[in-house]
Amino acid sequence: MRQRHCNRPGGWQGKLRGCGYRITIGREAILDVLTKYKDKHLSAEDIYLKVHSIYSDIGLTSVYRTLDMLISMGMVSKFDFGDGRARYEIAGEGQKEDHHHHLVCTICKRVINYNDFIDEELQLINKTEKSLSEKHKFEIRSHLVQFYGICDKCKKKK
Amino acid sequence: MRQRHCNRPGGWQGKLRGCGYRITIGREAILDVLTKYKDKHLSAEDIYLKVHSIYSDIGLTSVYRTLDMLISMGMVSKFDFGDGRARYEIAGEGQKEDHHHHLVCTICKRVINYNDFIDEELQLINKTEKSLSEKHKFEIRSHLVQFYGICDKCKKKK
DNA sequence: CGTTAAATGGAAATGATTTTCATTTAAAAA
DNA sequence: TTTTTAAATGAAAATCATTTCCATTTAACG
Repeated sequence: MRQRHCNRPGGWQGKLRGCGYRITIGREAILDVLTKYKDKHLSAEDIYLKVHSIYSDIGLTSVYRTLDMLISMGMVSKFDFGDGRARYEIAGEGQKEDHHHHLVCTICKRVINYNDFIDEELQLINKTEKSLSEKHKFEIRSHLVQFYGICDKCKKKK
Repeated sequence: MRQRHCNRPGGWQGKLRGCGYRITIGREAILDVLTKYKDKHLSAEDIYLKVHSIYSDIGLTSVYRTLDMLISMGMVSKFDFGDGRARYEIAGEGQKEDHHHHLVCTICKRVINYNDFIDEELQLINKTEKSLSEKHKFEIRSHLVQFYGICDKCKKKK
């Protein structure tokens, strides 16, 4: 799920403050991890373990809570790749270079980022978004495009 | 998640047999419900309750098992709309009329089917699919396109 | 610095889905 | 048709990601 429209001045601290949230070391640590691993697809536990290794006071509960907050602000996107745990990525600020969609192996759950035809995709998505939001009176915030299939390795194993 | 390429002769029974599965009354009942409610977004429990009211011997476990089987055959698509329970739809056999994507309210989880620009979407999806499957050696089986936002009613409530 | 509501951690609860296992049954073989 | 056998089943138990509860801590305001 991709988000946009999250540009407010003042970096992440400004964004949080602007939305009435407090600045805490836990939130900073979580954002740091998400930024460092922006092309990975970390689960809440992945994030917890990475943050915990630096700042061991953080709890898994807070990771979940912070992720929910960041998602509601559009700063983080949540994905479901079918392995029973949600994945999280920092949402690029609308720059095309950062924008990617996913190709998921339904067997081993491997995920590949791609941005082939991303211009065309985004163009069509924008058009569709505009039309849908008028027609259905939705305030559209994000979209999700994923392909599913069987990867090279899993095909060979069969 | 939309599936295609599931046309084998002999109706659903032929398809199951062709894949080495047995024909059972439970499976028939589940497929009947999915077909009857093809434009709804039923959860496993929804399906269980509807099937159970007709054929009361069916168990929830079998509903899950049958759904998994049908998904692996590409006859059913599984969706995540963010409310903690998966949703299932019978996969139209590639006819454009049946093909739709979803618009999801992130607050009340209401789901609207749409097929505006579906021709253009499918055209771009096919192109992307072809390119991705060559580039990443994936055998692509299905895709997922969803939009998220806040619906009319939820906007008013705020 | 004191105040206060927001944020936190840990433990317990939740709830969808999966696993286990003894029993039933579809369908191939005889 | 009857026999045979592995697949399919239901019920109960287990799993496990996520959420809730609640007592404690803390960011940010004056």
